[in-house]
Amino acid sequence: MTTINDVARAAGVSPATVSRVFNGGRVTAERAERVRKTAAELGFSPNRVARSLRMQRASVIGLIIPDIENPFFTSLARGVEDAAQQTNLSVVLCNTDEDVDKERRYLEIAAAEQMAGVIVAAASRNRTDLSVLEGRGMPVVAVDRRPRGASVDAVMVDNQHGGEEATAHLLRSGYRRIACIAGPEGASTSDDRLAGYRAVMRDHLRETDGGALPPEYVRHADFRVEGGRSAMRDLLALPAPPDAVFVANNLMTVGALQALREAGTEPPRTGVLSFGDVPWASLVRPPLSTVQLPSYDLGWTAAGLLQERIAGTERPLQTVVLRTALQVRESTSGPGAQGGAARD
Amino acid sequence: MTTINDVARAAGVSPATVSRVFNGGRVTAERAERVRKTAAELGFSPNRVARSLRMQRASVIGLIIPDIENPFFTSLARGVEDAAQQTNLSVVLCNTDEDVDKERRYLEIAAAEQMAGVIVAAASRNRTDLSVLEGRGMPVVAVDRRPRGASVDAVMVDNQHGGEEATAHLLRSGYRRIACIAGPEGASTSDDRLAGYRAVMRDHLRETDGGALPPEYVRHADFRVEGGRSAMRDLLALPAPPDAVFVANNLMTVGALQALREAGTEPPRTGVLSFGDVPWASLVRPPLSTVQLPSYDLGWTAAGLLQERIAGTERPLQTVVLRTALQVRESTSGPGAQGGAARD
DNA sequence: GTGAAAGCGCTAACAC
DNA sequence: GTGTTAGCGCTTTCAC
Repeated sequence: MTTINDVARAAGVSPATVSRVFNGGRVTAERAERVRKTAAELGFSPNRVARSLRMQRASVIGLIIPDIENPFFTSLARGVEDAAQQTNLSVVLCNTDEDVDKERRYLEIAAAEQMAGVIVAAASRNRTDLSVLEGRGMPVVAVDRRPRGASVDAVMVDNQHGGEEATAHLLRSGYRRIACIAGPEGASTSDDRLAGYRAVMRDHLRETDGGALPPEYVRHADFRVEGGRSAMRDLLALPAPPDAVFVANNLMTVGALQALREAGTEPPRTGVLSFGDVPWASLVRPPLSTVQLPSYDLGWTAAGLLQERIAGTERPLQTVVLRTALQVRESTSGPGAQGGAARD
Repeated sequence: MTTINDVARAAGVSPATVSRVFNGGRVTAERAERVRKTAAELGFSPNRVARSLRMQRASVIGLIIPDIENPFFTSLARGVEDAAQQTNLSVVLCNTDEDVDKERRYLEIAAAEQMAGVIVAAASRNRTDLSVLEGRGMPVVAVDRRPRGASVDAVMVDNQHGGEEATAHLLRSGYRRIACIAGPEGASTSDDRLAGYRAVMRDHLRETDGGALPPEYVRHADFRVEGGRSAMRDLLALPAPPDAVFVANNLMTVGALQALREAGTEPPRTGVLSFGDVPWASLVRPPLSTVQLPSYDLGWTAAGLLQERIAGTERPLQTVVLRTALQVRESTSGPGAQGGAARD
């Protein structure tokens, strides 16, 4: 393997000069050119391991995510990668599989490998422990969820706003008996979405003297397909079944659609609005209205914050909140629509 | 950060001894115990960067895959990870997004980081160039696809056998006019699957004096949903439409199912057999018969071969071929079945 | 079995 | 601007 010394000798300069050429130090143009040329001839590329040891920091950032198969996180990962490439950082992906132990191992590796920084979408808000990294002063940015007690920058989604927007849209489309299939009680992402739903429904009912929100219109499930399915079944079995449903995540939406089909009805007669894009959305008929999550931007923004920290910028901890975007398609065209275009 | 020297001083031994304790060298039990204890007290963990520099090799292997969103590759990744953990290697995942340039960058990083080895599912059989790694003598294992001209160990799938098994099963179930929706001409995975189909069909037709295989029963598409859909439409429009179809990949199967539904028919009346698991298979009714790909084992086996190479085992290059497994479900119960259990 | 010492390839402080 | 030099934390001879 060619080293910096080989290049220096061949080019008739000192190793330091070669290093400067490759790191933007001050070198006269003529010498720099000569160095670059010999380096190319010798096929030299700097040894990143030696550099990391010397600099006490690698030019790699870790991205720790709980579920590599979830399109939300892969899109987020792409945002991180694209942003990182701008400053020649490479990204290594670690999949924790929602497992806190596995996550801890990866956090330790990140520390031991002296990665430049870590972006983490925590496996658990309560049990994820970032102290391994914080102890070493390693830059960390939390994304999507911020573990309790962690003093780190964060990039989050405005879930409550998303819930409000979704519910308001359903009302505008003419639905009145709007139910909500929420996630597990205590999951903050779901709680916030539900809060948005409640706020808008309450306002609407007050304005129209519609009474109180029937408590049975809110059902908690487990964020998975089966949970959505049985929640929807329960809703359809009510004396006054809802004419629309706001589902707090993508997988539960899939289940809700199954239940609707089993019951012989379909959107948009019963409106369905999904929080987050549904995987293989193309397979779903009619096309689904969704609250789009800014997954790519989440990653991009997190990487930006991280790079500021890596560069040593001193500033107070900061939390960036990104908004969702309502994507109106046919599944919420209104209770009387014939599956045509939306009219929102 | 605590270093090996800190531990040595605190334990009253030399750094060399501490190193030996952590690397399985010969140390008296009593001293080893003392070292381990002080190390724990001081919160010491070996600096992997320094170790890599000294050993000229990192304890990380790279896994380079073309599509992180494809369940096939995530499952493969899990196989690699599980195998790697047995020898304390960590895995970093690199997603090339089917982009040969991006792939090249990752290969260079793997070289510069002096990773212990690389497992690569090539983005392209023709244009993927592993010479960066081969030049440095870095252990490499190709998986799923072997780039032409590369002298590396490989772990592949027996696609032809899978095609044979699938076709034979359809015949046994009572289907006679069996079509095949293949992938793009020239894609070796698809070609092999198609070859299996052809071989079995030819034998069957010869035995039963059934004449030649109608050429219009073989359609090439692009491995994507839309391609499968229009291929299936074409098949259904034939004067003698097939009564079963063998689809050469999962996404095209999704399209084929859509086309069948549009045409007012469904499996198992028209048999459908998919090569590879269909994403969100739970959404598909009736349950699909599939040729299961050994994705996890592919990863596990590749990691095993790689570790042998890393350990320095000298042996000729080797290609391991893993078999597929037929998973019979209801979509191939036979042309007369009522959607009941399979009878294969 | 143990310790002293060299050195992996690089960068940064310092002297010129 | 440039070269000399020290040293990042570790493993591994080589003596003992």
